[in-house]
Amino acid sequence: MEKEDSCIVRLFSNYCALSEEDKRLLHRLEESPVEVQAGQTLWKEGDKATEFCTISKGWAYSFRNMGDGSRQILELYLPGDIIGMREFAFSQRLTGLAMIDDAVICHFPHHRLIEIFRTSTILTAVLFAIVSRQQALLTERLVNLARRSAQQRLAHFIFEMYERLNQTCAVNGGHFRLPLSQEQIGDALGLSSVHVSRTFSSLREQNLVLRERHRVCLPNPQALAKVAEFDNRYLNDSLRPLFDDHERQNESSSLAT
Amino acid sequence: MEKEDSCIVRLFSNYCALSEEDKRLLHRLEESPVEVQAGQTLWKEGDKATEFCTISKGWAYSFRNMGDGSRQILELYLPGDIIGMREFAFSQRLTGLAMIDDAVICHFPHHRLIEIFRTSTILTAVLFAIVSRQQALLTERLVNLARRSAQQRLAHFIFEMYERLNQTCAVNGGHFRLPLSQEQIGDALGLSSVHVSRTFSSLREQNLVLRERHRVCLPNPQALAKVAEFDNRYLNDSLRPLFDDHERQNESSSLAT
DNA sequence: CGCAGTATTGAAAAATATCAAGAGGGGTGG
DNA sequence: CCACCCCTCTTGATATTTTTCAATACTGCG
Repeated sequence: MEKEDSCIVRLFSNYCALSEEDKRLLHRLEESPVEVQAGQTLWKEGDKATEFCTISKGWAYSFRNMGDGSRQILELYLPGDIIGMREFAFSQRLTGLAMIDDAVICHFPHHRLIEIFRTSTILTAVLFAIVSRQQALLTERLVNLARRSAQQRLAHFIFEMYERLNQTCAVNGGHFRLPLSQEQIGDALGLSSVHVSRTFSSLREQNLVLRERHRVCLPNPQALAKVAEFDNRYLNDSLRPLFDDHERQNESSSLAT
Repeated sequence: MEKEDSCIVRLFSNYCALSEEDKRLLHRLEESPVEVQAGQTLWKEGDKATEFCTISKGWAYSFRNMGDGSRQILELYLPGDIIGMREFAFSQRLTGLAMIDDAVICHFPHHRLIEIFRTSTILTAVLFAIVSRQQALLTERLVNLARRSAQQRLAHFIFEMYERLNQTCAVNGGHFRLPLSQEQIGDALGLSSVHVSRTFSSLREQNLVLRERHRVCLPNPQALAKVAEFDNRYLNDSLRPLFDDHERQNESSSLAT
């Protein structure tokens, strides 16, 4: 392998073995890295949408400001995630995007994606798988918001972050960084920040979640998952081979295995 | 044009002009229509997922049953919609699917989609646009559930159905069929059926929504949209040409315009 | 006519929001 | 090094929204 695998190559590799040609195509999505500062808003709802981006360092979130001054956080993005696919069919942004950490972002225009459609069936299928996984995350979030108590919502949210972080870098002893204020967590869960505080207290009393500023410790992750009614199929089941051998041998873009 | 355009051809035509070859490919997605009865459950959460389907007649909804016996309705599907793309990357269904009306469904296996990836860049892009639009709908639903009052939620829901129906067949005088019980509406909006009833009463008193069994009349759609803070960009902005002429001339699968 | 599913209404209970006051912590300038 | 300030968090009291429970009415259908 000529060069260090980038975030996005690693992400795609979760779904499928990649040829060198595929990797070269993917690297083109990370050509122009830009550093952005924590707190910065990259775009707002209604802005022109002509690009996607990948996030190779730091966390970000998409959000929607409401008429009454409140806002909803829709998705958290971690390194390797692709941002903005929601707007592939749209000319305007449907949600804003803001940085949680100092981050590194790589922009690429919509037609770069169409280039991939044209040249690699494998990468196209993986992109589809990624979008489908994003939809699964969104679905789970919707269920969480609509059907669970504040305690379950928070438990579910924290456990989901725990699991997602575990997929990329092992979380040692249920101890990880969660760089979000209680207000931001409330914005994500449809709760007031006051109630998030109370709910954290309740979870602490049950010894399920210990939170200290931006660090979280889960003394008993499985107990937390149970409280949250967490079913990890929506996170883990998707990381499977997309093609079996029979299908692969018909592929033209992946000969150089 | 040799044959009557099917639902799905019409759906795709909203995004992009199609060659005869493209249409032929799409028709293969509707090869084996099956009639299913109202109320029938086509699959449940956890079932093996190896197929998508298109719905060419009738309404359907996807749902999730919760541990406490409640359930969440995630999406309503109208004729022409593609169902099950959420699970492209998964081996199991993440949500159940049930019929509202007597309906006609066409199943097609996952590899039929990959065949499209391989042979038509245009159709691939349109599929991407469709998935992206589905994600936009889901996003809007999430915002609706998380951030709006019962009255706004219901108003938003009804106005969304009104707009979606308007896109396929003009709704005369704000008068249309909404074949859902108040319990089903509550399941979609995260409200109890009792509260849905009260909220309908409130909307009726304001002369915004008149509901009589499965028929709904909107005397003043714009007033309703205002109450709901409805922004139709997420529905309408997506029906734009995906390719400009410059991009089209590079396409191999759409020569036969 | 009776029955089952659906809708309405009232009263009480539960969950969560809002308002307000105070506590803690970390950065900055003096 | 200290003082101050801003931001975040905590806690209490109260208000609001929605749920739950229960009783009753309506509607289409056999």
